[in-house]
Amino acid sequence: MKSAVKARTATKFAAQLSVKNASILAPLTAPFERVKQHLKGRLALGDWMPGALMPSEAELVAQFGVSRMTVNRALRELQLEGLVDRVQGAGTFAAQLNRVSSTLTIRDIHEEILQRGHTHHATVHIAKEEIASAIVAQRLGVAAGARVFHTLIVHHENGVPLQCEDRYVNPECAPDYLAVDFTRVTPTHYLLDVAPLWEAHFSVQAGLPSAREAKLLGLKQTDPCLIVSRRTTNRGVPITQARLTHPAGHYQIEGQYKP
Amino acid sequence: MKSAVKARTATKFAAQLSVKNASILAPLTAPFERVKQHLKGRLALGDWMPGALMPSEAELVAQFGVSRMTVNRALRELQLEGLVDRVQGAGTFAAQLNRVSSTLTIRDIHEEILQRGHTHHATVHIAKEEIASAIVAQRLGVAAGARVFHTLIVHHENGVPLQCEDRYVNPECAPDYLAVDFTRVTPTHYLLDVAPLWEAHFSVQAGLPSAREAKLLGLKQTDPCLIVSRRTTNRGVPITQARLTHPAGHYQIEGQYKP
DNA sequence: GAAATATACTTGTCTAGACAAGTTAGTGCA
DNA sequence: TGCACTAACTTGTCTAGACAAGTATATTTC
Repeated sequence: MKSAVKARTATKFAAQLSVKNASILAPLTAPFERVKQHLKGRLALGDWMPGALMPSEAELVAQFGVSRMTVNRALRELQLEGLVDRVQGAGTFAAQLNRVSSTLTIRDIHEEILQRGHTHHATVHIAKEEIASAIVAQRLGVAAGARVFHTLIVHHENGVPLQCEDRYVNPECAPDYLAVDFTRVTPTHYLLDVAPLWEAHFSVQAGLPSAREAKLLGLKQTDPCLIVSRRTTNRGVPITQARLTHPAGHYQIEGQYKP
Repeated sequence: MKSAVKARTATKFAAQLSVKNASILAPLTAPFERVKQHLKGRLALGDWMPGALMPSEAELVAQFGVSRMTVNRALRELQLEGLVDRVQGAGTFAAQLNRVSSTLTIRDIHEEILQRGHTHHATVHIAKEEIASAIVAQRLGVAAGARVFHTLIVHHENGVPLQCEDRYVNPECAPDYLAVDFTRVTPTHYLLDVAPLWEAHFSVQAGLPSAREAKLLGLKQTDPCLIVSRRTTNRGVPITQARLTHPAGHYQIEGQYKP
């Protein structure tokens, strides 16, 4: 076992079609996939208005001649993909919105740069305890005037400034935060270790850098930037709030989505 | 059936603990959830190095006293969340990267504006057939010099320009594209109908508007914008390529992610 | 030693049946 | 009419067993 990360075999059952399978003549894809694809296709064709009641599991069982567990898995995955809403006791309904949920992978910037085969180094400009401003206190869920940790770090890719990371941290969640050598370990990486079970909310927008950010990134204050604001919580308790500023053109977020 | 979109009941089995359940004394959460949480916790604590072999389904069955289907579902969901890699025949491995995959919901801009309780209207500035430039031809996977459809539409929220949508469409996928009244139906909505089973790749970046975009959005050419580039394909066949330009401050992409 | 084979173990999936729990509509009673 | 109750139907989950298919290792054969 060398490489655990491995492409999933997309097309199975390719060669080797035994007489047994050939007689049944169909299962090139797994039954639960067939049910999924059938419903996806009909949903896409608009067979059900948004919010309309779709066939029950029992009906699909009869239609496809498979067990309920198989139908259940198909429907459960469609729900996960946001294509249907299921309500226990009521039924399965076509999703209200034509929302397309995309998965976009956010990686630690250190790993991201290294994966491109480039070098990463960070410069620490602020790393101290501060009295939280009203806004910061609210975002971190601490009392106004409480002590919070504040770091300002610039990440470079091959020596070029790529990201200005302005971060506030709730001391109760990471009391030893300021003892970390941020030229060796990124805050993201450290916080992941300290408070691993986290959920977060982020927003991405374009904007202009502050005077300090412009200086640290080597920009004019009129140069556009991509700004990611991220607030991380652990079971509802705020851990950290970060503003990540990237010079336009040098950074982009990529992702892909599937139906 | 009024509101199909409904919060999932997070904590079930709340009241009403029958004698039968009380005797077993535990299942406040479903067994497959318990297995999931157990493994998540140990993963977070670093019990397995990235890439390390984790317990097999059979071992977990013995440990938790549940059926293999239950363990299988727990592991399958962990795989979906990117926390483990599973290889048929080999086993389950702790995920290599500390990647955090986020789900971000991209909606049709018309629905998005309406959901905010605001009015949407669109102005069409270009809607014609063109000879594809080299770059566009490559992106749409057509021969250089081939005919393609080109639309340039500005979307307004409460009368304020919100998005400049510069779009090229492969005529083979949507031959009647230009016949659509884009003041009533957005291109995204129409294309979703015509070619519903699609996958896409997108990138988000900050940048400056072109002269035309600045004029249409009522901006100076030095005002920063959030630019989304999206290329949509259907089973590998390119359908459409769009550049969506938004004035900074008036638009942001939001999302959330969970472990 | 190298190649082919056998075997043990892994995950992937399906089945048929079961019970729990939520929703809906109809029924009967006050 | 209004209310409580019931019955039918829905999804949520679990079980025990089965077979298929991929992987890794040990074994045999050349």
